[in-house]
Amino acid sequence: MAEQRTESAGRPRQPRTRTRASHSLESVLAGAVEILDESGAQGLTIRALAARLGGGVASVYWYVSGREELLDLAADSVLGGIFDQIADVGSDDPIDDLRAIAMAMFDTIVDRPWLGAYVLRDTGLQVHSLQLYERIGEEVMRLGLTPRQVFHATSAVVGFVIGTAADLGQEPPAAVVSGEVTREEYLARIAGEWRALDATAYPFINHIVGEFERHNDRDQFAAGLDLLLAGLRLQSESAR
Amino acid sequence: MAEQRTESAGRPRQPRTRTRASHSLESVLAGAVEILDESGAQGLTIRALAARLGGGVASVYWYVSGREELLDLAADSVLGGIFDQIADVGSDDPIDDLRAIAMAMFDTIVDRPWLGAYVLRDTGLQVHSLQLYERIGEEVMRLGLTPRQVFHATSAVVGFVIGTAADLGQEPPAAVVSGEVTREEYLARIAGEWRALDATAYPFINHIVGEFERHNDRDQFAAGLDLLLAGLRLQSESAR
DNA sequence: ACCTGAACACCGTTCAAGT
DNA sequence: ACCTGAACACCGTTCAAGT
Repeated sequence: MAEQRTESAGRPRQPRTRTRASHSLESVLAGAVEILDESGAQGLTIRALAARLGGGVASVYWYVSGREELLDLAADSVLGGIFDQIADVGSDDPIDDLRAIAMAMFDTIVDRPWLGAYVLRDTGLQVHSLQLYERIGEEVMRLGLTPRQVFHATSAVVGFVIGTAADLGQEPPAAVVSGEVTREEYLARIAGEWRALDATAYPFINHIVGEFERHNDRDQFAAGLDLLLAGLRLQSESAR
Repeated sequence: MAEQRTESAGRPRQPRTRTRASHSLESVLAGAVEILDESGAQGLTIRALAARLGGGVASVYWYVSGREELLDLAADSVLGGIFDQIADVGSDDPIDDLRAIAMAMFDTIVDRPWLGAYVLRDTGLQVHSLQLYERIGEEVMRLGLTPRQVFHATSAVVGFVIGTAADLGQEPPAAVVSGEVTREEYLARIAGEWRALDATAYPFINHIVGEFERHNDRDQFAAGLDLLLAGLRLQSESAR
């Protein structure tokens, strides 16, 4: 605000005398998310972040207590975007709503592989994580279960989402991320290794290798989620 | 083997002239697991491992390509212990067998918080992870489903297990691990924070805070697993 | 074939000093 | 109140040299 000043006419819009950098928690987290998206959790160093913000390393510590808290807060800030996606969710079927919320979470996490590991870790720190847990729980509360069942079912849905999403998210091992190898080539290579196994010793692997080779992460997630939700619906029906 | 020599009588059994350290992949992984159990993934540095093995840092690199592979292989070596626990599993109900296998996995992972993040990451490297995936898949194959359903259901079970186990495993935040704070105190503190929330804005949190405060990780896991397995049983029945 | 210490190129975090 | 550069105490990994 002290910077505000009317531009004098004709002067090119160059930054004038180099002032010292000024941040905010928002800009720090935004910078962190940019780096995370570009190069993953490994790439987010305090030095890299300070460089991007155009300041010194120590200034980051004014806003966060350390790297771990930075990761937690950066992840939580991204999670806030989910609420826009699920603003319209609210049908007369709680199970349908749960599916919609879970799929939105999956979509958000899956193309941010770094996100899965840092979401829903510290609800005291992570406001959006807490609100999402609350949102899911409110749908489960509509199913007519006991408090204990509500608690367990909500935790199961959340656990399944972040568990499998984190798992799928970390799948590509560096070479895929960097673009040296396509996802198809990567899957084909593993499928090849699996086909080389003894089919007598590995009947299941042999049985599903074709499915694995052409599988789609989103469909796989949706199928597993539907199994869980089917079990939940059953519990709900027998409770009435 | 060149070391072998008959002890001359009366001489104390001290190590004689200091010979240079000699390792094996097994001893390297065993040392790594010891450190991981004592101080978690963060505590496993190459230097700490080398010191425990009584050798130099660089010798570790003869057996593993780097720290990541060390973690992967250490995790997989622990996973091998599960097969003893599930040796007797094999009833006429595949769902019961799946529950037994999943619970064994949970029990193994839950008191080794570091394990969850490194299990089932690279089946080309991790033999036991592959065999466990196979073992679970073989049970699912008995349910009369299509290959696609078998693939999806097996992945869902595995995803749920490692997802929630990893989640529960990482729950205690340093202070609990070090023994400064008991689990009860930790849960009570969070419960206190939750009770301080506005009950109108957080009806679900308010509804389950009592359950959360006295919850048991194993029961919570079992309850979620049962929902998933109930959905799977339903799918199996409608397939026949 | 396997082990070694030293060196390299990084890290996260702290601190005394600035504005 | 917020930012800075330099310093500290670590890291993982490599390498030339040993046995």
